[in-house]
Amino acid sequence: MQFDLLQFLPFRLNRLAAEMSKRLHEIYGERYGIDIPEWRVLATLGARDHATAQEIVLSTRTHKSTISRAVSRLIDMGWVERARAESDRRNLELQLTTTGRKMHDEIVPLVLLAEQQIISRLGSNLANVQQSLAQLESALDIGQSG
Amino acid sequence: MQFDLLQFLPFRLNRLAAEMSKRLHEIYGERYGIDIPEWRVLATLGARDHATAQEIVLSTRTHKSTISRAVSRLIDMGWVERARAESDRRNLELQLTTTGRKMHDEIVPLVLLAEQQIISRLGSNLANVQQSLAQLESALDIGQSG
DNA sequence: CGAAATTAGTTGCAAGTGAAACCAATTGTA
DNA sequence: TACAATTGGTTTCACTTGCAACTAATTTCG
Repeated sequence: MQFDLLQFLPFRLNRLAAEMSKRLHEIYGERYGIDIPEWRVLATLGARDHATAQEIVLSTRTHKSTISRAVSRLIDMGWVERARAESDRRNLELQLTTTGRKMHDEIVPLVLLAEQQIISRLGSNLANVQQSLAQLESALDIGQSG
Repeated sequence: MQFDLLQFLPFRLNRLAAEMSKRLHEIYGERYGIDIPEWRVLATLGARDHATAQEIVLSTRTHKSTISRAVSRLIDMGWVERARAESDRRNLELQLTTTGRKMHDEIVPLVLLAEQQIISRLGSNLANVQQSLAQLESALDIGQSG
């Protein structure tokens, strides 16, 4: 039975993701002391202005206990604040504090730069790669909005 | 500062890899009781006939302690055997036992089928996707041989 | 030859993660 | 209105993993 792990799609995706995460975390991890889930919360709130933990779970596809812990830490750090929503008092609406917004705006250019360094090596193939990612997402039923 | 996590390359790769791994593990995990590192060792030995742990580490980009533990478990299960190499007696050459080979040959068609189900949904874009993966690997300096 | 450096692999430990159980608040319904 | 069902979020527990320290065997070089 012939089988080449190095050509196997799931393996290749895993390897690419691991390598990329590692490089990214070298940037925001060392300088800002946050981990990957915390970064995801920060980035989501940065874009949406406010959201519930559940919304972050859905859009990032990260486990709710992981998001819960990330949110707790960001609150302890003073980057995020939360309040019960008026509409449905079970919901806890999250949003960045002034400090959180400042940090977000500091970190974003750094990670974009890191992404850019990789993207630049793709040259004219970038559109091709982005299209492929979208096709894979579609094949795996991962919607763009959650 | 505008930033869209859902369009961010590292995030998309992570999400794709996590989803794919999960689906794969549903197949070989449940039926054969092995985890991802164990599967990687099995697949590598299946292709190479024999290899040292170090060679598996390099080709799969998996941490050596993870590989060490996976190998131990596969030996306990009777799927892998090892012996000191004649050439350099520090090296422990690993190879599949008859049972291990049998299991490998059973699992491979299952995972290939799972891969195929996803690949089939890519349709004529498959070549495009494969090319993109290669381009990303190249941009991240991940060589095809390790 | 023999001590130091090198290399392969293992293991103790600490940190992170997911599943499941749990708590809190609200909503639906008899 | 009370009580079941639902929903959002937290926490406990077991497991996995990576790092770093370690052992074992070998090679290098004075």
